[in-house]
Amino acid sequence: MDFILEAAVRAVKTLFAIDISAESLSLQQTRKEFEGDVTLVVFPLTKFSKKSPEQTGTAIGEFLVNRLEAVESFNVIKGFLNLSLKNSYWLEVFYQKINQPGFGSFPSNGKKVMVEYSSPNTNKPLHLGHVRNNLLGYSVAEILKANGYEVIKANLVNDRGIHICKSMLAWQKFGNGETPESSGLKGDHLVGKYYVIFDKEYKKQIEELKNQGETEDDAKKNAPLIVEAQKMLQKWEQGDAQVITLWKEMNGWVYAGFEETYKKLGVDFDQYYYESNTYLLGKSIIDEGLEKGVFFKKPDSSVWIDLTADGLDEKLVLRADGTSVYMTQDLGTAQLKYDDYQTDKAINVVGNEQDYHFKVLYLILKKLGRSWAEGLYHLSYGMVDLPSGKMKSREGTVVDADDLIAEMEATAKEQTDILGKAADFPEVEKQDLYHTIGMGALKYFLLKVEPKKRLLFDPNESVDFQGNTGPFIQYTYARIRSVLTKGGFKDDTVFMPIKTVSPVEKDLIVQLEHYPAVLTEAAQAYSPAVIANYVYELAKLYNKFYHEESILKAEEEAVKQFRLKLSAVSAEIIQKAMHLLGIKVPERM
RNA sequence: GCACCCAUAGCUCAGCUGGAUAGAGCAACGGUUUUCUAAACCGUCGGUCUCAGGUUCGAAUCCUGAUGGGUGUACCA
Repeated sequence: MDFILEAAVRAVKTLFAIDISAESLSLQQTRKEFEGDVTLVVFPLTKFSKKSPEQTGTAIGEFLVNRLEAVESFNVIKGFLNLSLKNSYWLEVFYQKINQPGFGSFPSNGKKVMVEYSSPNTNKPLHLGHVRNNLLGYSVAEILKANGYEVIKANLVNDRGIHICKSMLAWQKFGNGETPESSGLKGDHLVGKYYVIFDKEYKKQIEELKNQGETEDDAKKNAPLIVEAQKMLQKWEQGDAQVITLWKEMNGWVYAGFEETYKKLGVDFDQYYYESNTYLLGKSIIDEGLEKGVFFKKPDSSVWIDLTADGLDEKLVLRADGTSVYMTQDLGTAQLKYDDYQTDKAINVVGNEQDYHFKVLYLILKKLGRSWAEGLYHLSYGMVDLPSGKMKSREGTVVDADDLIAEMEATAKEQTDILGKAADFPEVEKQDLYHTIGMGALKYFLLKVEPKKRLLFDPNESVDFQGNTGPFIQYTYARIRSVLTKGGFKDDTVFMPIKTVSPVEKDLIVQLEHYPAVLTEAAQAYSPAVIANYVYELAKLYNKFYHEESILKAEEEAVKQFRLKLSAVSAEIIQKAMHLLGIKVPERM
């Protein structure tokens, strides 16, 4: 559409003797209630033309019709100049631009980006909140790849700390040697079970101490279980063989469990970082910051940074006893990740409750003179709420990831059976289809919403399969595949001129043409939702086209070939876009 | 207290780099299948874009203030 803008600039120059930039003009798609394909808003030009909006629009319209081969006609309504483009133009866009091998993916831009996501705790299984994180991270990584980046997917595993000791201790005390093998429980669920047991027993002890007259705060500090857990953490840090062995064994169970869940979710990683390796990092950065005068020491020898000039608070970066805090560690891991890969950008996919932390982290790195800090970005997303409110692990009000996936598959099977769709499919294909549809519904549901918005998930009203949903789009794809097969479509068909392009065909071409711009926008905004909304619109348009125009029984062979081609390209873009969301599309359903 | 985020149809969400009469899906109601997959398509119903000011030819969109909701502000991670 740039050629229209350029011509409009020439028109303004010729007609009104004013130089304007193409950016100052606004060209948009014509609203469907008006005649035309594209619309130029002429209000801003009236100050140059010194004429009414209608006169200005008409003058430019005449100029464009005379000079541009592609423009068929125009009309002016109020301050809007609507241009209709010729059929030949749309066909050319379709054959010369959209139907080209490289369409819809960008060549390498030579830049590297790390996307860190998932970052689980190894003391409990994954829940719905983690699912949102994983899907977002994976999708953003794919979107960046499609935009030409080299992407490294990283997972920073939180495998150390007092919370891990809690489940270890509870297992020691109450576990009777239970293992995933002996209990048949998935490793992460087994460990999570003892985390919950710890909390229950701990609360009991607090109550007892309170009954003995201690204050709540004292009771929390003095309960034997927590004291013992802290002792265990110290032993762990000292490298106590027994503790380390137990830690390794239980972590092994958890990792096996996570692997299974990741596999079902369809996410993966190129690089793992473990906090047990990185928790001591960052102290040298503290020294550096003190030297540079970025940090300062308080009398108790704790180290701080004063960010009040930046509208933030004072922030602790090292404890008085010289041990690391969260910020110390994160400074260290940020440096480590950069040293490993020299990335141009690094994304942290982390919930919005850590907005402040990342703001501070990035600011500190900038103050320390890390030029690469400019490329850091916190992809912050809202929590997933249940109708009952927030999810809380300890209160058991969480939606477990594995349960959820199983439920989605069961629902997919149910729906498929009701519709009688897969009755004659081989068993393997059936199972595959249930998984594809179930996960398609779940992923689309979670990704179609802007990341930063909170999300309401009602487990009772299980995710829909109709309308603006994953399965709707998957169905559209399967439908196209079916018609292509029946039509004996081969990808080597050559261009055959046709007389007219119907309105819905034109709409479809326009939508397809938008794809690269949408891809760029999604990368800039780090938002899979942009892709989700796009592909939904595309599927909707295709269904309309499918309903309005006969493909296999088209009036002429040339028209049939054109429609088949249009269908094939639509399927390809649907497949590509869904791939960016981590959603598979079935050949039939 | 201070900081950040959110507020659009009964519900779930688009639209937000200012443009025409604010769009989808779900729910409710009605229609479409001798024809390429009806998980589809078409229609009806549904709106004080939280409120009040301001900027502008033009505001859901930008600015200010208020209200409601969420989160953070830990020598937890």
